[in-house]
Amino acid sequence: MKGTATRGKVKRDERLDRLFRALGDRTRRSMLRRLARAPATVGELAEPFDMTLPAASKHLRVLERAGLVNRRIDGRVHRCSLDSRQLGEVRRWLDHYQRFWDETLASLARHVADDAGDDS
Amino acid sequence: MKGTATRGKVKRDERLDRLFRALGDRTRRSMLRRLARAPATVGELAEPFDMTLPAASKHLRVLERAGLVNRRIDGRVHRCSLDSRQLGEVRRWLDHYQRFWDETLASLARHVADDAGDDS
DNA sequence: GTAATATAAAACCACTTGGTATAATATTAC
DNA sequence: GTAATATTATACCAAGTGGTTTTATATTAC
Repeated sequence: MKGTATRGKVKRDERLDRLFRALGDRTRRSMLRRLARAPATVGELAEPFDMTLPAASKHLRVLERAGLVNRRIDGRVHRCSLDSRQLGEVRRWLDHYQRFWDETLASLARHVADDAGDDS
Repeated sequence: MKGTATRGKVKRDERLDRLFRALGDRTRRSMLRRLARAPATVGELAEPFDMTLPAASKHLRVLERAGLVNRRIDGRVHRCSLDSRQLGEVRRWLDHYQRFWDETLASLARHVADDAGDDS
């Protein structure tokens, strides 16, 4: 039946929900940018931002839950590093629909041609 | 001064915030998928979902504000079509950091090698 | 041991989000 | 004109988010 057939899809939807939402905050994107240079501790990641440590820590947890960041507890510091694999998931999502979008863009161009030619 | 220097960046951050957040909902991604096949009216877009029309309409507005969907009011129907240009923005964001991420992935692999070899 | 450090946890608050139901607006059909 | 249709607008609600302060927990330094 349909319920079992769509279970994997739902799983992927949840993953993409978490991923895109995690990326939908500039503080978190900035943290990823920082981690792209090198691993860092929670404190180091929080330092550039005008917010309390708990706030930054929560952002980090969102990134972690999305699978974008790994954490290795090393004594009393938590060393965080970027995990780019989930970014691949985002890329695959884009790639999969790019095909259709390109076609749509072409047909849209034709559609617009015989209509009001605004800033499309 | 720094304020003026970062203004363009802030603008882009806002655009990316809206984009990623718009994509962070499976209903909206599903609508984009639908629009990738062909333009559709609000009613047609809302039909497959188990929610009221106003709810679907609001999702559509989020997509519109993110620049992912264009709307052409045609009598009493609003014909919506996908605008893939902003997807290019997402792709550029990914591409820009992929470079660093690839490097990070390599150095991470080395890092993990002389440590506990878990599922990285 | 005590004190300092790095971090998370808990409780709270304002704002946003995703949904609802209902009302309003504009267009088409009769 | 009136009625039906397609859609938005408004008011509302529950849950989620992004922030705070305060408290707790481990670890390191002395």
